[in-house]
Amino acid sequence: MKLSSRTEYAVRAMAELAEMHGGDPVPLRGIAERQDIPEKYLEQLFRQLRKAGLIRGVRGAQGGYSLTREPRDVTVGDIMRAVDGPIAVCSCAAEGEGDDECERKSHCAAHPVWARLQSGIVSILDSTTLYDMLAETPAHDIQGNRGGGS
Amino acid sequence: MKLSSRTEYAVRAMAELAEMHGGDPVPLRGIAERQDIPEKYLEQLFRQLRKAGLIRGVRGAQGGYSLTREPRDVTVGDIMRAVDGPIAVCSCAAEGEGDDECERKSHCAAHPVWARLQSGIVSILDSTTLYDMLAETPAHDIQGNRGGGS
DNA sequence: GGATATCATACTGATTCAGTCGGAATTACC
DNA sequence: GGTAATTCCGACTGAATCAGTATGATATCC
Repeated sequence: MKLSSRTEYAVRAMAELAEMHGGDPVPLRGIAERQDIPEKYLEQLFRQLRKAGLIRGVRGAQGGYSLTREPRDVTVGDIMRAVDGPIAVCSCAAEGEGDDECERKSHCAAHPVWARLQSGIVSILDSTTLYDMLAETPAHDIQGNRGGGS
Repeated sequence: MKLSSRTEYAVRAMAELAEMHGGDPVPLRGIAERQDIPEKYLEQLFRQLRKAGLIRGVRGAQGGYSLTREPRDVTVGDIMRAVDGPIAVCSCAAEGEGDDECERKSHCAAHPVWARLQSGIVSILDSTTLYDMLAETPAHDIQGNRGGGS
């Protein structure tokens, strides 16, 4: 029941990209330094985020990374799935399909609990966007993204 | 974000003890066989459950394990904490105390999400009891619970 | 006393995880 | 065109955690 460091790092880094959204691409090195994440490791994560279509990389000098979508359209669940694969509290209650392994044991008393846990987790992760994250972080009143929440 | 096998095993085994609650102590071996759990491994888990005060062991022939409390007074969270320690999605959002490590980084955009996730998980785990588990398992209209048996 | 159990500790093998290395390809700027 | 900046890529490694085993001691019923 613990988050991987991949997820922790990726979410923090994505939050920073969201902050800078709309401006120039942000070089990975700076993100790694500010967030205190090993640079090469973050590079690996960014590759996965890119393959998942969440970010775009611009090569060469003055290059860097930027979001492909609006911060309000990227959820924490999206990020987690990109770097850690499908969310699954156990093989019995994976998202996607094919829980054939446990289906036959339909008399398993634990199954309903895990299913409830799984859907609770997924619903929290999928209902929080990068925009939400920035909005609830006090230290950030970002230029550009104001507008009236409430 | 995955359950340990300790938790999966322990919860299944405890559900079986709950089923037999009120009768004779149940030997570990039978539980292990019926639930398809390595016996010696389960023994290890039962020791932790015992130290946590959730079950009682009766030694010797005709011995076995039984619940110390009513099934309605034992939650899945209790079981999980007994075998896996405190529930914590990350060091920033552990239950108990001392999150000094991340407290200084109070500008961390991810923190509120993890806190929400943590409390969502805990609330599901702590609101489901063994009694609930049996009640929602269709295949069980248990015969064992009316005393006589043998 | 012997069979049946729980109780206790220590060990091991495998898998996963976090992080690293070395280098190739691309682009801005001079 | 050269150089520095920067993304892109695959493979590798060391460490930690996890799942499961081995061995034996202690208690209790018959």
